[in-house]
Amino acid sequence: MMLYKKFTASLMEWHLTQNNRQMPWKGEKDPYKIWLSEVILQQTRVEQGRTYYENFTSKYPTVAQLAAAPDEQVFKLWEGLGYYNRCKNLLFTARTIVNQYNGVFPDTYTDIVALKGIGPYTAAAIASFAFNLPYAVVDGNVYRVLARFFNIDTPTDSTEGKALFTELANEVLDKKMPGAFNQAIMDFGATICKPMAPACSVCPLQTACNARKHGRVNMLPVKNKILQKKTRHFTWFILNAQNKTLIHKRGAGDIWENLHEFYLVESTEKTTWTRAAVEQWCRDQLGESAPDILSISGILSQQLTHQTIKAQFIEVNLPQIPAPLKEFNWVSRSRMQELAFPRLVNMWLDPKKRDSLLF
DNA sequence: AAATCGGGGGC
DNA sequence: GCCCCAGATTT
Repeated sequence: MMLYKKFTASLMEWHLTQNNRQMPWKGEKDPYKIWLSEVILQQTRVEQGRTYYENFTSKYPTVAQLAAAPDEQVFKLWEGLGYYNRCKNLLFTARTIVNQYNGVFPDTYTDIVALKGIGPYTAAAIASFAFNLPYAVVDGNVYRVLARFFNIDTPTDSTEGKALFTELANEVLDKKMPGAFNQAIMDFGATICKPMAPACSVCPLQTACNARKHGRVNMLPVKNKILQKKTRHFTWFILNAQNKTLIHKRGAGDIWENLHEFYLVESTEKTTWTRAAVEQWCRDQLGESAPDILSISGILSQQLTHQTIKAQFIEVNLPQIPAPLKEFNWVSRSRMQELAFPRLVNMWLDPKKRDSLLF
């Protein structure tokens, strides 16, 4: 169909003559580094991911070096980026490539997409950028650009929408230059056909754009998911004894898997911690009658995508490690520096930020 | 098909 | 506050 060719030709023309977006991984041909950049950028803004990419490629220049790194060290480098399963899968796949592929990144779409943490988007990106294979990327930019140019109101987060947009993206893909095309459509979505306030007046596709023709640019793309939000109340007890602090590694099935935290008491209701209440908690839970309560913080709030965390930190010095907590991990402050924590915990750990939170 | 997984930036 | 971001995985 003529409209497809027009779209592709105009987009590639824009890419070759006007696209001046710069990113550290642009033009990279090493599949390992492309993979790193793509995983870092999943659901993450380019500006947020940039320094993480630089840190990872400089600390682990090869997949073998990443595969050989201790888990904890890699999580520390990922700290603050969010969606920590990405980090877990990154390590798993690095080791898969070393152990099953002899350290050589697989070079077919089928093999690439089979790796953990690599879905259709990331596989298409690696296949096209590293190996020039004809697979179209379908990310948030692509949904938006295609939905607008072709005036499609099928929800992008439906099964039907995913199939439809994937098929369309592969229709308009420049099969001779799939890598360049994929780069072009994402850069175009990020700089011209933006989510808010798209630059239609300078858009090279404006006259052919069907959403613009129908005045529907800011109604597209359509999403139909409604996300449920909930509020959780966390009280973290920083328990110190014998120059060590109790640290707990968070497990699966909840936020911040594999990150560390202090002794957590969670409740669905807001609880007011007075000094008397803390003393009683120490007696009841720890069998400790003489706790030295150093501080009770104010309430910190963090907005996640589908939950609000209200957090309070209570720091207590104990004369000895309480018997009920013998099996927990007690670490020195210097050892704590090597562990990855949620942002909320790091906020409290930073003395400069902490001061403003105290009563 | 729906629910979950973080954190930051723009409005 | 709400929406979106170079999505993937699990149930």
